Amino acid sequence: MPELPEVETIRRGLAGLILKEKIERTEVLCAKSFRGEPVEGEILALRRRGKALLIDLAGGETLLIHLRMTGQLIFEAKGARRKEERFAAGHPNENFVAELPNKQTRVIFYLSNGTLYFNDQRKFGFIQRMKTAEVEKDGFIRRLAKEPWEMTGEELAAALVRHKKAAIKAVILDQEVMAGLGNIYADEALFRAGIHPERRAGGISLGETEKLLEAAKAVMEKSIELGGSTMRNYVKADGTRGNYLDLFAKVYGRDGEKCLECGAEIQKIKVGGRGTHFCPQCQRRKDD
DNA sequence: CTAGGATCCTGTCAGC
DNA sequence: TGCTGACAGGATCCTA
Repeated sequence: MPELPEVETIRRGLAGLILKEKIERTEVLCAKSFRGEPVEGEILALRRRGKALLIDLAGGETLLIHLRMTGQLIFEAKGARRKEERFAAGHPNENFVAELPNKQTRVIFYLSNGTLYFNDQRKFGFIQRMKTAEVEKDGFIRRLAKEPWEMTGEELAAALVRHKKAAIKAVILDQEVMAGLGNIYADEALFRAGIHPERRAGGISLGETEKLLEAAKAVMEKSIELGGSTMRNYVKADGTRGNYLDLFAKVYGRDGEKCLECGAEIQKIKVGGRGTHFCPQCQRRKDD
């Protein structure tokens, strides 16, 4: 579930906390969640490629972390007194403030200044050790398309042509077409661009493609600004639970509610096997 | 080559 | 209450 903005939020948050610190020990509670032998050493850099987080260590080693649907990273500094003092981001749920480790904790990194927990309910996510020099050869990284900020409308249009018969929603979720979009931001970008999610990619005009690209950038920038899904917008000041979607989502999770632009009822359908939210009035099907 | 569906896994929720 | 099926912010593998 964590998409590009969540991973970027984690990268920035952890950078301020664990850069130059040392991984002293790694405890793997679920073998499936950690590929390769555990590694120790100083943390030199935190990078991101699409939805993948890269932690570079001294000695030319890198940890590639993919949170997939339910991954979370939670850092608790030594001496922290309250759970709310943790830095927690990724899949938002009670683990942010739960007792850790718990049954969803897959990997624990013991750092020189605290503890970093990798939780992952569904075990789709993973941490993979590799040589820093080999990162670009990794299958996932190698096939990643550019992020929307690095891409022109023409480039995106060229990718859409390769999938002209598929639904536009499914195509923009393809990380080989555009890196970083996930199910939420795909729905939000299509809404902002006024494009029906089931339209065939081949029927999207260049003008619409450019609008979609701008919308994808805008919605993800806004989310990064708001701090993605973190402790900060999960636990509110009064202790109740907040939903960070409320901060920016115009269609995602709003099925049955009124469109904020036109008042029509937001619909939920399935496209490419994924729950898809759209406004039937603002996002017309022009082709087919 | 693309398109579409099944699959990995655990948990929650709606409906009976 | 207990069961069942659907669904979940991802990506890959398989088949047609």
